[in-house]
Amino acid sequence: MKIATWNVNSVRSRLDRLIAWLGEHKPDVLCLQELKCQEHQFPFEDIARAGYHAVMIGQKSYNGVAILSRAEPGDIKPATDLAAPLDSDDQARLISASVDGVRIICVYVPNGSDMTSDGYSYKLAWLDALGDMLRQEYSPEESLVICGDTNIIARDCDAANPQPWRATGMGCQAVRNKFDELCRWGLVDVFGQKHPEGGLFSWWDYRQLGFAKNRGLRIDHILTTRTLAKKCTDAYIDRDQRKGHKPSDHAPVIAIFE
DNA sequence: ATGGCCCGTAGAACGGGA
Repeated sequence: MKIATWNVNSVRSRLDRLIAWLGEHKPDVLCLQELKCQEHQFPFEDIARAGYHAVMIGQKSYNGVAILSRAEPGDIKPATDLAAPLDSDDQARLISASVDGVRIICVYVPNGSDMTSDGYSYKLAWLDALGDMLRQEYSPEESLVICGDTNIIARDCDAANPQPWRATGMGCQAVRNKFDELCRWGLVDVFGQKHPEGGLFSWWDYRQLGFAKNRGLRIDHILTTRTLAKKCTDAYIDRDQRKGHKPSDHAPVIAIFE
């Protein structure tokens, strides 16, 4: 089973790339973030023609998440019934569904880079609520994966220049502690496990030749329960998607499970 | 150089991203 996550930075702006990528990589599941569109603007038809089911929640301009899958998804939870701030009333950042017996949770964690901003406290509260949801609704024994843009630099080796980021909501200790808390519940960063040396990134700033200089961050994660992590045979980042005409600033992260 | 780019919403700049 091939599971991938990709912050596309506007699904409409990235539609050609998305369809081509599905055809080339044929993932069983692809979690998307930053759709930046409402439901009536989402390209359901193009995605269906590419051979994929899609469930999504969206809003105008910002956020928005989707789960694309070859097999039909079941038990779809658009987070409307979850406790704030995970509910999608304000911000569409979480959707979950079951595919081929695996519980898929697609997340777009708030940025909150500026530690003096409201966004930072919102990020901490959101991560707390995510942990609460796991403890209340799921078991670490089941086959479960959280995929998405976590906006967390979990380890120093996941940033080209980690020091300045430690003073931000991306890499500060408080946010890392929230990440570690999720892991303690029973989640494994499968890419990090396969690449303990780090130095591999999923995001590069559009400015200052960030990609050309490889000044990146790994802030997109595939977090699985241990039963699933044991079956992970490979995990990689498709840097090619950061190249060429109109790339997203994020590249897809892919994990293979036997 | 506390900027540089890109997106959507605008219908000009601006908020948000990280």
